[in-house]
Amino acid sequence: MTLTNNTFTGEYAYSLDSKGRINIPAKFRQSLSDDNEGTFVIARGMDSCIWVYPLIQWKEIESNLRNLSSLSKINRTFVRNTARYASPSTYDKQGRIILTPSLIDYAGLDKEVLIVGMVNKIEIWDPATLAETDQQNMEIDPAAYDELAKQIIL
Amino acid sequence: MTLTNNTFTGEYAYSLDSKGRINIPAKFRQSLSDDNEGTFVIARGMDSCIWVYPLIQWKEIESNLRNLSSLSKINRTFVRNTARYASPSTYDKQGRIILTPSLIDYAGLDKEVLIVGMVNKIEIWDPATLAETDQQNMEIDPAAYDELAKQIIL
DNA sequence: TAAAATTGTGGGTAGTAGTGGGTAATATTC
DNA sequence: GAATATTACCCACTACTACCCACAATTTTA
Repeated sequence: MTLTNNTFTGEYAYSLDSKGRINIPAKFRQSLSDDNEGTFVIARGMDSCIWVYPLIQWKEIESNLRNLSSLSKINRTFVRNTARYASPSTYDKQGRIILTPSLIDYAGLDKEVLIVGMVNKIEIWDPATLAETDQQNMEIDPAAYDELAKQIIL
Repeated sequence: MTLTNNTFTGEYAYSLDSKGRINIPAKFRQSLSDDNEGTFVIARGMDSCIWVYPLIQWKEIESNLRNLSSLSKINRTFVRNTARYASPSTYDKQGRIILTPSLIDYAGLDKEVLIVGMVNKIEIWDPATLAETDQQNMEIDPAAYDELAKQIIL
């Protein structure tokens, strides 16, 4: 049983091989709707991780970027920073996508890797980096956190 | 796998040869729709880089320029500055386009070159110049940048 | 419980991509 | 018109990548 299409939950410990390939958990692939043509787009995450979008999800972002006028400097910077590290990756017969050296470096990935479902996208983390990030997030304002929870959780 | 037609993402380290030729990444060429007939238009970028447009994209700009009345001085200046350094370039059997000496000089290009996908166009940079530009862009108002991100990123 | 299918991981290989240089055709100059 | 320079087209080499097969471990099915 899978959740709604293009919805990802759960955490998986997988490994990155010497060719920069990483397996996408079977459950995630099964959740991916056919119009994605087995393709994800990998990009820099806002934390020190890699964001993996289903293709059609990325196309929305792409469309937003396309509408930004290049006459404004901040727009050019934003488009550059976003597009620069993004690249499509179709999984092979074994269900693996290829990560770029640039993104592997950005996320500080070694062989052991954590794959985290983020509902509409997927995150790829170095285990130690994620643990550190968890620690730092303890400092988030508990009241604001609770307020958010109230709106979301039933 | 390629994204939508005429969409460019990712960063590539390529080299400019002694004849002023530079390879267009295979992924970019594959993304180029057939009605471009393998042709790009190179022009001065707004930062110190070269902008490379798919031909049909440039034709839109050209059409906009055509509609500017030459009666206004500012219009004449704008048209002149835009058209002056623009020239079409069809890639050869190896996938290379030829840059003009004027544009190579403008972007301060040496042998090592960075090619950056900017969604609807391509930028060609000198690595050091791009690094400087990145530094300068750190000074952009973070609030405005975040606001932009909120609207674009999913 | 046994058999079959699926999943995650590793590695080999043919074809392609990026780079450099040569030569013929064209244009330019004297 | 001849000599020179410039451009366009062609060929060749190397490195890498996309694709293929293999296998162990786990899960599903009968």
